[in-house]
Amino acid sequence: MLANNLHLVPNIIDGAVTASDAVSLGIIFKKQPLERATAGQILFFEGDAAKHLFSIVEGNLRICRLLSDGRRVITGFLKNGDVVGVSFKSRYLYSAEVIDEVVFQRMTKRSFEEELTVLPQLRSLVLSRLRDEVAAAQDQMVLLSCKSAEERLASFLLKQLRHGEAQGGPRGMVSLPMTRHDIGDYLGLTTETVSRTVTKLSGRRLIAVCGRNAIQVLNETALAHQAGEGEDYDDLGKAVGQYRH
Amino acid sequence: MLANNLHLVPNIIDGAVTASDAVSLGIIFKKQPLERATAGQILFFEGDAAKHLFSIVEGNLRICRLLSDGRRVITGFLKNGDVVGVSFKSRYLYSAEVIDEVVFQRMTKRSFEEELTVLPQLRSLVLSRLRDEVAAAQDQMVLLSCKSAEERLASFLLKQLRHGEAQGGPRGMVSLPMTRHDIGDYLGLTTETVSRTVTKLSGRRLIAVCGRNAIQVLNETALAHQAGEGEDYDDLGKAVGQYRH
DNA sequence: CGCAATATTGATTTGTTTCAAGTACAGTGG
DNA sequence: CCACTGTACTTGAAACAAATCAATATTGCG
Repeated sequence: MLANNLHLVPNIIDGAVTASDAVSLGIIFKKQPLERATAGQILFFEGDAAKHLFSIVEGNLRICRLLSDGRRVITGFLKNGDVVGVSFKSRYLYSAEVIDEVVFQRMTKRSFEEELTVLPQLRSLVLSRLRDEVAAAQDQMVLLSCKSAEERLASFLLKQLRHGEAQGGPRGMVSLPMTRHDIGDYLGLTTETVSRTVTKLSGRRLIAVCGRNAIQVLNETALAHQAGEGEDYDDLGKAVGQYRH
Repeated sequence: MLANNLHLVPNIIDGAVTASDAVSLGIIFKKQPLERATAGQILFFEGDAAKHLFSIVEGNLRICRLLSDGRRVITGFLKNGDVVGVSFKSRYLYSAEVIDEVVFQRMTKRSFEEELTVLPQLRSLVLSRLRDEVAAAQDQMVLLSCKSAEERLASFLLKQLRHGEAQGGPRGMVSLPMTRHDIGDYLGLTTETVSRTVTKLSGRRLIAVCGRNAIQVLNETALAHQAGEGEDYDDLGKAVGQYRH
C-alpha cells in the first residue's frame, strides 16, 4: 500500500524532525481503506462537527475559509503525506476542497483520541505537528501583514519549490496544481495581481513559466532575496530571560 | 499552519473553555517566584534557544516578529492569565516585549516537559491550548488577508472588548495599553490609518475615544456588523465525508 | 513649564484592485 | 482532425484604499 510515501511537509523552522514525524502520523491510518474524491468535491465543511481526521495519500486540496459576503481565504494547501484534523476541537475550522484527484484515508476523531491515550510516542508527534502549524501560520501572518505582491509570490514559490524538492521532485521546478485564483486567495491578492507578478518575475529572469501548472525557478538566490528572507538582525541586547539572578 | 495569538484570547469558535484553560495552565507555575519587568524590556528574543515558558501574572506584552529591513509584525498581545511558550520547539518564534509593567513567572521547558509526562490532565490542556492558538491564528489570517481597515479595527476592538468583559472588566470599555503604532503592526496598517479609522468609527458613533488608552463601545451590534462577523453561510451541499459507503 | 513622545489631520503618491477586453488552452462533439 | 465552447489566464486603463510625507495637536512627564 501507499503508506510508505507518507510524509509531512518538511518544516524548515526547527531543523530536525518534521519529515519523519509525518511519516509517523500517517502511519496511524494504515488500516484504513483508501477513498477517492474528484476535483471540486469537499471533504468537509467549515463549521460542521469535526468527526474525522484525514490522511492525504495522493493529490491536492485547498483549505478554505469563507466570509459571509463570499470573500474566500485559502489558509493552506494539502498534498500527499499531509494529515489534517489534528488541530480541530469540536468543529472543522475550515473547508477542504479537492483540487485535482485525491486519494485519502480517514479515521474517526474518537479512535484517534484512543490511539493518543495508548501511544505515548504519538503524543509527542501530535504536539510537534501542532507546533509546526503554529509556526507556519506565524509565517503566513508576516507575509500577509507586510509583504508586497512580489515578496508574497516569491515566498510562495520558494516554499513550494523546497517542498517539492524535499519530496524528490525535479530540481528547480515548482508544480502548481492550483489556479491563479487559488494562489491569490492564499496570498491575499487578486488573480490579476498574481498574473502580473508572475509576468514581472519572469521578465526579470528569476523564473520561467512552463505552462499553467509549473514554473521553473531560474535563480533561487535572487528569488529568496526577493522574498525578503531575512539575512538576520543581530540581537543588540540580551533578553531579560538571560539576566536571571 | 497557523499562528497565533498567543494570548489566549478566549476563542469563540469552539464555545467552551479557553479562558479557564489558561487559568489551569497557569497553575503549573504556582511554585515559581514572581519576577518583574518594565516597559521596553524584552522577555525573550525571536530566534534564541527557547529555554523557558512564561506565565503572565500582571501587565501587558506584545509579541513581535521582525523582518531584516526593520518591518515589524505583532502577532499578538499577552496579558494577565496568559501562558506563553507552549508552542515553541527549540527556538522562540518571536520576541516578547513589555508594554507597561509586567509581573510574571517562568519555568524551564525541561521541567514543563517533565510535568507533561507526569500529568495526563495537563496534556489535554496543552493540546487544547495549541488548538486555540491555531484557531486564533486562522482568524488573524482571514483578517489580514481580506479585511478593510475599518473591518480590522472593528474586529480588534470587539475581541479586546470581549476579552476584557470576560475578565470582569467594565462593560462597554476597551482598554488599550498599547500604542496606535502597535495596533497598526498587529492589524497590518500604519499608525496614521489606525488613527483615521478610529476617528471614522467615532464619527459614526460606534465608539467613543476616552483618552489614549481606552475606547468605549457605543454600539456593539453595529461594530460587530462592521467587523464582518459572518451571519453564516448555509451549507449548500453535503461533504464527501457524509457520503461514506 | 517645557520637552519628547504619541496621536491626529491634511495633501499627495503608490500599489493593488476593479473593470474591461482580449488571448490561450483543454475538452467535447461533429 | 478540427471547429466550438467554456474556463483559465493575461494585459491594459481607471479607480481606490492605504501608505507616505509633512505639519500640527495632544499628552504625559521630568
